[in-house]
Amino acid sequence: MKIGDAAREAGLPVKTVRYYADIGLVDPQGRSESGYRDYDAAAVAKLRFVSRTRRFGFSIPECRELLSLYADDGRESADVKRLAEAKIAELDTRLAELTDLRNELVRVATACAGDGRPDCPILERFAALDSSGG
Amino acid sequence: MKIGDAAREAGLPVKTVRYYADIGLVDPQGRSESGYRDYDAAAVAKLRFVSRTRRFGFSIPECRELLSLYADDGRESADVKRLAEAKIAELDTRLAELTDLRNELVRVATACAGDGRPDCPILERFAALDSSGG
DNA sequence: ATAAAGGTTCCAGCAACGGGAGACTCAAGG
DNA sequence: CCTTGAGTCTCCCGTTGCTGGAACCTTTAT
Repeated sequence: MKIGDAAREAGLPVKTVRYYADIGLVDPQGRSESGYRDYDAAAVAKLRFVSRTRRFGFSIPECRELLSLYADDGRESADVKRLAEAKIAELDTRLAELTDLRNELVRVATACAGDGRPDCPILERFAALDSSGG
Repeated sequence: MKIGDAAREAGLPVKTVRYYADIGLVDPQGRSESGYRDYDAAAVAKLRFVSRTRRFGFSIPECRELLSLYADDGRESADVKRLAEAKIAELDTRLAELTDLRNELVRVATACAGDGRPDCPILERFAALDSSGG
Protein backbone atom coordinates (compact mmCIF):
# COMPACT_ATOMS: atom_id res chain seq x y z
CA MET A 1 0.00 0.00 0.00
CA LYS A 2 1.38 3.41 -0.97
CA ILE A 3 1.70 6.34 1.37
CA GLY A 4 -1.43 8.09 0.17
CA ASP A 5 -3.66 5.12 0.93
CA ALA A 6 -1.97 4.52 4.26
CA ALA A 7 -2.43 8.17 5.17
CA ARG A 8 -6.08 8.06 4.20
CA GLU A 9 -6.68 4.93 6.27
CA ALA A 10 -4.94 6.45 9.26
CA GLY A 11 -6.65 9.80 8.84
CA LEU A 12 -3.37 11.66 8.58
CA PRO A 13 -1.86 14.01 5.99
CA VAL A 14 0.68 12.39 3.71
CA LYS A 15 3.27 14.89 4.91
CA THR A 16 2.76 13.74 8.46
CA VAL A 17 3.13 10.08 7.59
CA ARG A 18 6.35 10.86 5.75
CA TYR A 19 7.51 12.83 8.74
CA TYR A 20 6.79 9.94 11.07
CA ALA A 21 8.89 7.73 8.83
CA ASP A 22 11.69 10.31 8.80
CA ILE A 23 11.92 10.41 12.57
CA GLY A 24 11.58 6.65 12.84
CA LEU A 25 8.27 6.75 14.68
CA VAL A 26 6.37 4.61 12.19
CA ASP A 27 8.50 3.03 9.49
CA PRO A 28 6.93 1.66 6.33
CA GLN A 29 7.22 -2.05 5.84
CA GLY A 30 9.68 -1.39 3.03
CA ARG A 31 10.17 0.32 -0.32
CA SER A 32 9.01 -0.56 -3.79
CA GLU A 33 11.50 -0.93 -6.62
CA SER A 34 10.89 2.63 -7.67
CA GLY A 35 11.48 3.89 -4.15
CA TYR A 36 7.91 4.35 -2.99
CA ARG A 37 7.25 3.74 0.68
CA ASP A 38 5.25 0.56 1.14
CA TYR A 39 2.86 0.25 4.09
CA ASP A 40 1.37 -3.03 5.23
CA ALA A 41 -1.54 -3.56 7.63
CA ALA A 42 0.72 -3.55 10.70
CA ALA A 43 2.31 -0.23 9.75
CA VAL A 44 -1.10 1.27 9.06
CA ALA A 45 -2.30 0.06 12.47
CA LYS A 46 0.62 1.84 14.06
CA LEU A 47 -0.16 5.00 12.14
CA ARG A 48 -3.74 4.86 13.33
CA PHE A 49 -2.52 4.25 16.85
CA VAL A 50 -0.23 7.25 16.71
CA SER A 51 -2.96 9.37 15.16
CA ARG A 52 -5.21 8.65 18.12
CA THR A 53 -2.58 9.10 20.79
CA ARG A 54 -1.58 12.42 19.21
CA ARG A 55 -5.20 13.51 19.30
CA PHE A 56 -5.18 12.62 23.00
CA GLY A 57 -2.50 15.20 23.55
CA PHE A 58 0.52 12.96 23.86
CA SER A 59 3.80 14.28 22.52
CA ILE A 60 5.81 12.41 19.93
CA PRO A 61 8.22 10.98 22.53
CA GLU A 62 5.25 9.87 24.60
CA CYS A 63 3.65 8.32 21.54
CA ARG A 64 6.90 6.53 20.92
CA GLU A 65 6.78 5.08 24.41
CA LEU A 66 3.13 4.10 24.11
CA LEU A 67 3.81 2.60 20.73
CA SER A 68 6.59 0.44 22.11
CA LEU A 69 4.23 -0.69 24.87
CA TYR A 70 1.60 -1.38 22.24
CA ALA A 71 3.98 -3.33 20.08
CA ASP A 72 5.44 -5.26 23.00
CA ASP A 73 3.30 -8.28 23.86
CA GLY A 74 4.89 -8.53 27.28
CA ARG A 75 4.02 -4.97 28.24
CA GLU A 76 2.65 -4.20 31.65
CA SER A 77 -0.65 -2.40 31.62
CA ALA A 78 0.52 -0.59 34.77
CA ASP A 79 3.05 1.30 32.66
CA VAL A 80 0.35 2.47 30.33
CA LYS A 81 -1.95 3.44 33.16
CA ARG A 82 0.83 5.44 34.77
CA LEU A 83 1.42 7.39 31.56
CA ALA A 84 -2.29 8.06 31.12
CA GLU A 85 -2.67 9.28 34.67
CA ALA A 86 0.29 11.59 34.40
CA LYS A 87 -1.25 13.03 31.26
CA ILE A 88 -4.58 13.52 33.04
CA ALA A 89 -2.85 15.45 35.81
CA GLU A 90 -1.15 17.61 33.20
CA LEU A 91 -4.46 18.30 31.51
CA ASP A 92 -6.02 19.24 34.85
CA THR A 93 -3.28 21.77 35.51
CA ARG A 94 -3.60 23.21 32.03
CA LEU A 95 -7.37 23.37 32.37
CA ALA A 96 -7.13 25.24 35.66
CA GLU A 97 -4.73 27.75 34.16
CA LEU A 98 -6.87 28.32 31.12
CA THR A 99 -9.98 28.69 33.26
CA ASP A 100 -8.31 31.32 35.43
CA LEU A 101 -7.20 33.14 32.33
CA ARG A 102 -10.64 33.06 30.85
CA ASN A 103 -12.34 34.34 34.00
CA GLU A 104 -9.82 37.11 34.27
CA LEU A 105 -10.48 38.14 30.69
CA VAL A 106 -14.23 37.99 31.17
CA ARG A 107 -13.94 40.23 34.20
CA VAL A 108 -11.99 42.92 32.39
CA ALA A 109 -14.07 42.65 29.22
CA THR A 110 -17.23 43.07 31.26
CA ALA A 111 -15.84 46.16 32.93
CA CYS A 112 -15.11 47.66 29.54
CA ALA A 113 -17.88 49.87 28.23
CA GLY A 114 -17.07 49.01 24.66
CA ASP A 115 -18.03 52.42 23.42
CA GLY A 116 -15.89 54.90 21.64
CA ARG A 117 -14.31 56.46 24.71
CA PRO A 118 -10.59 56.12 25.10
CA ASP A 119 -10.82 54.84 28.68
CA CYS A 120 -10.44 51.11 28.70
CA PRO A 121 -10.19 48.96 31.83
CA ILE A 122 -8.75 46.12 29.76
CA LEU A 123 -5.73 48.10 28.73
CA GLU A 124 -5.37 49.49 32.22
CA ARG A 125 -5.48 45.97 33.59
CA PHE A 126 -2.77 44.91 31.21
CA ALA A 127 -0.70 47.89 32.06
CA ALA A 128 -1.07 47.40 35.83
CA LEU A 129 2.16 47.84 37.68
CA ASP A 130 1.86 44.80 39.90
CA SER A 131 1.88 41.44 38.21
CA SER A 132 0.63 39.64 41.30
CA GLY A 133 -2.81 41.09 41.69
CA GLY A 134 -5.85 39.13 40.50
CA MET B 1 18.43 51.49 32.44
CA LYS B 2 20.19 48.46 30.99
CA ILE B 3 18.45 45.41 29.59
CA GLY B 4 18.94 43.30 32.70
CA ASP B 5 17.20 45.81 34.96
CA ALA B 6 14.43 46.37 32.44
CA ALA B 7 13.93 42.62 32.14
CA ARG B 8 13.79 42.23 35.92
CA GLU B 9 11.24 45.01 36.25
CA ALA B 10 9.09 43.55 33.52
CA GLY B 11 9.44 40.03 34.85
CA LEU B 12 10.85 38.73 31.59
CA PRO B 13 14.05 36.91 30.65
CA VAL B 14 16.73 39.12 29.12
CA LYS B 15 16.68 36.97 26.00
CA THR B 16 13.00 37.65 25.56
CA VAL B 17 13.43 41.40 25.94
CA ARG B 18 16.16 41.32 23.34
CA TYR B 19 13.91 39.27 21.11
CA TYR B 20 11.11 41.81 21.46
CA ALA B 21 13.56 44.51 20.41
CA ASP B 22 14.70 42.41 17.44
CA ILE B 23 11.19 42.00 16.10
CA GLY B 24 10.35 45.62 16.79
CA LEU B 25 7.67 44.85 19.37
CA VAL B 26 9.24 46.88 22.18
CA ASP B 27 12.20 49.01 21.19
CA PRO B 28 14.58 50.39 23.78
CA GLN B 29 14.64 54.15 24.12
CA GLY B 30 18.11 54.15 22.56
CA ARG B 31 21.65 52.85 22.86
CA SER B 32 24.51 53.81 25.11
CA GLU B 33 27.86 54.83 23.63
CA SER B 34 29.14 51.32 24.06
CA GLY B 35 26.14 49.89 22.28
CA TYR B 36 24.10 48.74 25.26
CA ARG B 37 20.33 48.92 24.90
CA ASP B 38 18.90 51.68 27.05
CA TYR B 39 15.37 51.33 28.48
CA ASP B 40 13.44 54.22 29.98
CA ALA B 41 10.27 54.05 32.06
CA ALA B 42 8.00 54.14 29.01
CA ALA B 43 9.79 51.23 27.37
CA VAL B 44 9.66 49.25 30.61
CA ALA B 45 5.94 49.95 30.88
CA LYS B 46 5.50 48.54 27.39
CA LEU B 47 7.50 45.46 28.33
CA ARG B 48 5.33 44.93 31.37
CA PHE B 49 2.25 45.44 29.23
CA VAL B 50 3.42 42.84 26.74
CA SER B 51 4.38 40.46 29.51
CA ARG B 52 0.84 40.59 30.84
CA THR B 53 -0.90 40.32 27.49
CA ARG B 54 1.28 37.33 26.60
CA ARG B 55 0.30 35.68 29.86
CA PHE B 56 -3.29 36.27 28.83
CA GLY B 57 -2.75 34.08 25.84
CA PHE B 58 -2.47 36.73 23.16
CA SER B 59 -0.13 36.05 20.27
CA ILE B 60 2.67 38.42 19.39
CA PRO B 61 0.71 40.01 16.52
CA GLU B 62 -2.23 40.46 18.85
CA CYS B 63 0.05 41.98 21.46
CA ARG B 64 1.33 44.31 18.81
CA GLU B 65 -2.18 45.42 18.05
CA LEU B 66 -3.07 45.86 21.71
CA LEU B 67 0.16 47.73 22.26
CA SER B 68 -0.63 50.15 19.48
CA LEU B 69 -4.07 50.67 20.99
CA TYR B 70 -2.45 51.15 24.36
CA ALA B 71 0.07 53.61 23.02
CA ASP B 72 -2.51 55.53 21.02
CA ASP B 73 -4.38 57.97 23.21
CA GLY B 74 -7.18 58.15 20.70
CA ARG B 75 -7.82 54.41 20.77
CA GLU B 76 -11.33 53.10 20.85
CA SER B 77 -12.09 50.87 23.79
CA ALA B 78 -14.50 48.97 21.53
CA ASP B 79 -11.53 47.64 19.56
CA VAL B 80 -9.97 46.31 22.71
CA LYS B 81 -13.20 44.76 23.91
CA ARG B 82 -13.66 43.05 20.58
CA LEU B 83 -10.19 41.51 20.77
CA ALA B 84 -10.74 40.35 24.34
CA GLU B 85 -14.06 38.75 23.50
CA ALA B 86 -12.66 36.94 20.52
CA LYS B 87 -9.92 35.59 22.76
CA ILE B 88 -12.48 34.47 25.34
CA ALA B 89 -14.36 32.54 22.67
CA GLU B 90 -11.11 30.90 21.61
CA LEU B 91 -10.34 29.93 25.16
CA ASP B 92 -13.83 28.45 25.56
CA THR B 93 -13.35 26.27 22.52
CA ARG B 94 -9.96 25.15 23.68
CA LEU B 95 -11.32 24.44 27.16
CA ALA B 96 -14.13 22.31 25.78
CA GLU B 97 -11.69 20.29 23.70
CA LEU B 98 -9.34 19.74 26.59
CA THR B 99 -12.20 18.76 28.88
CA ASP B 100 -13.45 16.16 26.40
CA LEU B 101 -9.95 14.83 26.06
CA ARG B 102 -9.51 14.59 29.79
CA ASN B 103 -12.79 12.78 30.35
CA GLU B 104 -11.96 10.34 27.61
CA LEU B 105 -8.60 9.61 29.19
CA VAL B 106 -10.13 9.21 32.63
CA ARG B 107 -12.60 6.73 31.23
CA VAL B 108 -9.97 4.52 29.67
CA ALA B 109 -7.60 4.83 32.61
CA THR B 110 -10.37 3.79 34.98
CA ALA B 111 -11.13 0.77 32.86
CA CYS B 112 -7.50 -0.28 33.03
CA ALA B 113 -6.69 -2.73 35.82
CA GLY B 114 -3.20 -1.33 36.17
CA ASP B 115 -1.81 -4.65 37.19
CA GLY B 116 0.86 -6.66 35.50
CA ARG B 117 -1.36 -8.21 32.89
CA PRO B 118 -0.71 -7.37 29.28
CA ASP B 119 -4.38 -6.57 28.66
CA CYS B 120 -4.83 -2.85 28.60
CA PRO B 121 -8.03 -1.07 27.61
CA ILE B 122 -6.07 2.11 27.10
CA LEU B 123 -3.96 0.66 24.35
CA GLU B 124 -6.97 -1.07 22.86
CA ARG B 125 -8.80 2.22 22.84
CA PHE B 126 -5.92 3.90 21.06
CA ALA B 127 -5.68 1.07 18.61
CA ALA B 128 -9.41 1.06 17.88
CA LEU B 129 -10.16 0.71 14.21
CA ASP B 130 -12.81 3.37 14.00
CA SER B 131 -11.71 6.92 14.54
CA SER B 132 -15.25 8.21 14.82
CA GLY B 133 -16.30 6.58 18.04
CA GLY B 134 -16.50 8.68 21.20
C1' DA C 1 45.69 44.46 37.14
C1' DT C 2 42.33 41.23 37.04
C1' DA C 3 38.29 38.65 37.48
C1' DA C 4 33.34 38.39 37.53
C1' DA C 5 29.21 39.90 35.82
C1' DG C 6 26.77 41.57 32.38
C1' DG C 7 26.28 43.27 27.73
C1' DT C 8 26.73 42.52 22.29
C1' DT C 9 26.13 39.77 17.79
C1' DC C 10 25.13 35.73 15.33
C1' DC C 11 23.97 30.85 14.73
C1' DA C 12 21.43 26.69 15.92
C1' DG C 13 17.66 24.37 17.48
C1' DC C 14 13.03 22.95 19.89
C1' DA C 15 7.79 20.91 18.32
C1' DA C 16 5.52 19.01 14.61
C1' DC C 17 4.82 19.57 10.81
C1' DG C 18 3.29 22.55 6.06
C1' DG C 19 4.42 24.62 1.51
C1' DG C 20 6.54 24.32 -2.56
C1' DA C 21 10.34 23.24 -6.15
C1' DG C 22 12.04 19.98 -9.37
C1' DA C 23 12.32 15.28 -10.72
C1' DC C 24 10.36 10.81 -11.15
C1' DT C 25 6.71 6.96 -11.62
C1' DC C 26 2.39 4.98 -12.51
C1' DA C 27 -2.34 4.27 -14.51
C1' DA C 28 -5.57 5.57 -17.91
C1' DG C 29 -7.13 7.41 -22.37
C1' DG C 30 -6.66 8.36 -27.31
C1' DC D 1 3.17 4.89 -28.48
C1' DC D 2 2.36 9.17 -26.43
C1' DT D 3 0.42 12.19 -23.33
C1' DT D 4 -1.77 13.75 -19.32
C1' DG D 5 -2.61 13.97 -14.65
C1' DA D 6 -2.16 12.32 -10.15
C1' DG D 7 0.81 10.62 -6.90
C1' DT D 8 5.43 10.11 -4.96
C1' DC D 9 10.32 11.21 -4.15
C1' DT D 10 13.97 14.32 -1.81
C1' DC D 11 15.27 18.69 -0.17
C1' DC D 12 14.97 22.98 1.88
C1' DC D 13 12.66 26.88 3.96
C1' DG D 14 9.09 28.78 7.05
C1' DT D 15 6.26 28.70 11.01
C1' DT D 16 5.91 30.46 16.86
C1' DG D 17 8.26 32.36 20.51
C1' DC D 18 11.59 32.00 22.21
C1' DT D 19 16.19 29.52 24.46
C1' DG D 20 20.97 28.05 24.59
C1' DG D 21 25.68 28.67 23.26
C1' DA D 22 30.01 30.73 21.18
C1' DA D 23 33.04 34.43 20.85
C1' DC D 24 33.76 38.86 21.96
C1' DC D 25 33.37 43.55 24.44
C1' DT D 26 32.20 46.73 28.55
C1' DT D 27 31.54 47.73 33.19
C1' DT D 28 32.21 47.05 38.01
C1' DA D 29 34.50 45.57 42.00
C1' DT D 30 38.49 44.26 44.34
